[in-house]
Amino acid sequence: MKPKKRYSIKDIAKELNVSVTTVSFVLNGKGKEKKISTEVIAKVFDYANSVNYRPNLVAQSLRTGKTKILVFMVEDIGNYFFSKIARIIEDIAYAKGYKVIFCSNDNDDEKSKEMIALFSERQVDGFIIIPSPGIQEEIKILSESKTPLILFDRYFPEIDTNYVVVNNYEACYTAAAHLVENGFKNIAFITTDVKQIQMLDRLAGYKSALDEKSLKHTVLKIPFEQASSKKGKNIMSRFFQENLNLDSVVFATNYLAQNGMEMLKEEGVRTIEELGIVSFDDNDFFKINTPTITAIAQPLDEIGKELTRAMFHLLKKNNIKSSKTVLKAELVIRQSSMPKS
Amino acid sequence: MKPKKRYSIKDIAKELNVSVTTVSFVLNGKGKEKKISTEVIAKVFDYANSVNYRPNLVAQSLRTGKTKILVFMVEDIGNYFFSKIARIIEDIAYAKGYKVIFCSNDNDDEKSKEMIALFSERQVDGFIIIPSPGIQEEIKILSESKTPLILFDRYFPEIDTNYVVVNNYEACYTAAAHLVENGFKNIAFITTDVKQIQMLDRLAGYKSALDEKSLKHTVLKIPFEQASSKKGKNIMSRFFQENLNLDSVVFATNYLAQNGMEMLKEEGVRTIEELGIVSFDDNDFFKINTPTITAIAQPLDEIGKELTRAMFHLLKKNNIKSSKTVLKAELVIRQSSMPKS
DNA sequence: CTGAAAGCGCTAACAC
DNA sequence: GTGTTAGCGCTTTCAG
Repeated sequence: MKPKKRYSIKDIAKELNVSVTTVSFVLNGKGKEKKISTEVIAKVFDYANSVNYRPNLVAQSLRTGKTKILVFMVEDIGNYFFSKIARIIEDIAYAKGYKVIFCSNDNDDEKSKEMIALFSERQVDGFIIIPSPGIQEEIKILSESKTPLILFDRYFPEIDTNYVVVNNYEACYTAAAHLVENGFKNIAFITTDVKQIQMLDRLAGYKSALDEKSLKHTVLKIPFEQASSKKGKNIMSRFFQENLNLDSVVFATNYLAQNGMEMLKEEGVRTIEELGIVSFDDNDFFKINTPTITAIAQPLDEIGKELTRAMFHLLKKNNIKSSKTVLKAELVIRQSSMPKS
Repeated sequence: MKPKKRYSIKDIAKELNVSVTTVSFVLNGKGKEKKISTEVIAKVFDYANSVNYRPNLVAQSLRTGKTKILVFMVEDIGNYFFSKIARIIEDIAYAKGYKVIFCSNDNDDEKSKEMIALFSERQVDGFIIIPSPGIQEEIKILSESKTPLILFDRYFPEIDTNYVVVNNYEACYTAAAHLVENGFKNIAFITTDVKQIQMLDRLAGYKSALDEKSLKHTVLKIPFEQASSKKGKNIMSRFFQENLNLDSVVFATNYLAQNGMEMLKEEGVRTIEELGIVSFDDNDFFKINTPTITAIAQPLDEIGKELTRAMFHLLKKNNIKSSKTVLKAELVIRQSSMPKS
C-alpha cells in the first residue's frame, strides 16, 4: 500500500467502470438510499479502502459552501483563560466534526478587521469572537450576512447579537463587598483604560460595593498596551507609593493581577502578604501560592459549553438572532482576602 | 455599499465587459506584467472595491492546491507551555500570510492519527506536530508524501524527520546537579510512565547527575492519564510518605509540578517550603510564589522562531529533509532550590 | 493587450 | 440502478 498519488473519485470510477455519481453516492453513504446494488457498493468501498482514498475536503467545501471550520478569536491565545476555553471548545467542536482556527487580536481593531475579512474569504462556517472596541461595523455586517456569530466575554450593547458573557458587575461587586466585609477600608481597583462594557461593568461593581459603605474609590487605569509590561509595573508601583493608605486591591483582569503581584514581589513598596488581594480570573497556581489567592473564577466549562451549544444551534437552524447568555462568575475565597492581623 | 450577495470574479467581468482572465490578472497584481491597459486596471480595481469584492479562498485553494493553512498539533492547547508557543507561532505565521489550526492530541495515538488524516484531506500546507508515542507509521507516510512536517518537543530517533527539541538530558542533569550542589542528598524525580524520548532523556539526565556523586535514585513514574488528576496526587502523596527521607524533588513536566505542588499544599505530609523543588517548564507565577520556584525554562521565543523558520524553509524549497535543531533549556534558579536551613 | 476555455475534485439534478 | 453533465470560483495556458 504505497502512498503514491492521491486517488480521486474519478480514478475510482474509471478503475471500477462505474460513474463518478455512483462512487460519490456510495462513499457518502447514500448507496442504499439511491438503490445501488450491494455488489457495487461493496466493490467501491473495497477499492476505496485498498487505495486509501481520502476525499479532497477543499473541493467538497467549494461545492457545498461549507468548510466545517469555526473561528475562535480571542485577545491572546497564550493567556490562561483563553487557552483553557479554547481547549474546551476544541473538544466539543471536533466531536461534532468541526475544526477550530484560533486567533489572537490583542484587542486591536485593525487586526480584528483583517482577520474577520480573511476568514470570511476562507468561507468559515461560524465565528466566536471576543470583539475589540471598535469593530461594531464589521460585527453588524457579519451578523447581517447570516454567518453564525457569537460574541464572547464582551459585546456591543447597541447591536443585537448573540453573546455569552459573565456578570462582570455582580462579580466585582461581590469581590469588593467581600473585602469590605473582611474589614478592609481602603480598597483599590486596578483596571485598564479600555472603555469596553466588560471593564466598565467591573468598575461599576466595585464602586457600587464601596458606595454602600461610603468608602472612597481609589481607581488606577493603566493603558491597555502597558498592562502586562514593565511600564505597567512602574505605574502600579507609583500608585501604591502615592496611596500608602491602601489596604487591599481588586485586579480587574488576570494579566493585571499577574503583573501587579510581580511588582509587589519585586519592589516591596507593599507586599502581597499585607494587602487584601482579589484577582479577576482564577489560575491553577493561586491555590499553591503562599498566601493562596482569592479570585473571581469564570465558569470555564459552562462558557465553553454554552458557546458551542449556541453555535451549533445557529449552524443547524437559520435562526440567527436571539441567544444572549449571562453566566455567573464565582468568588473563590482564599487566604489573600482574609483580614490581616 | 450594501453587503448583499458576494461578488465573484465573473460578476465583475460581466459588469465591466471584460473577461474573467483580465479581472483575475488585475486583481492578482499581474496587470502591469500582462500589459493590461492602465484604464482597465483602474476600472477593475475601482469596481472591485466599490462592491467590496472578496476572493473565495476555497476556490483558490482548490485550483492552486495551496491552502495557506498550517497545523500545530500539541498535547493540550490549554497547557501553559503549548499555548505560549502557539501564540508565538501564530504571530509569525500570520505575518507571512498563513493561518494556523491548533489541535490537542492528549498524547493519544488514535486522536493523532485521526487528526493527521483529517487535515491531510483538508490539504493543509504543513504540519508542526508533537507526536504521540505510536504514530511512527503516519509520520513516515506524511514525510514521504512531501508535506512539510516538523516534529516538536520529541521525535522518533529511528525516523529521519525534521524536528525542534530541547536538550532534555542536559536540562535535567543541570537541575539535579544544582540540587546536589546545594547540599540535597535525597533527590526524587517524579515523571510519567511515558516511554517517549523526551521523558527518557530527562530521567537519564537526573540519574547521571546523581550517579556522579553516588547518590541513590528515587524515581516515581505516574501513569500519564493520571498525571494531572486527583489520583496522581494520591500516588505522589503515598510516595512522599513512603520516602520520608526525601529532601528535594525534580518534576519532569509542568503539569506534574503543578499537581505535585497542589498536593504538597493540600496534604502537608511535606511542605513546599521544606523541600528543594525544581519544575520542568517555567511559569509566570513561579516568580510570584513564596518561595519562588526554580524551573527549567524552555526558550519559548527561540522554539517558536525555529519552528516557523524551518517550516517556511520547507514551504519554499522542496528540500523536505534535514533540519534537526536541539535548543538549550535554561535553569532559572530561584528560592525553592536553595539550601534549607 | 485581451479573451476563451480547460480543469482543480466534488455534488446532485436530471436523464435513461 | 446507474450515467451524464453542469457547475462551485478561481488560475493559467494558449490563441488571436
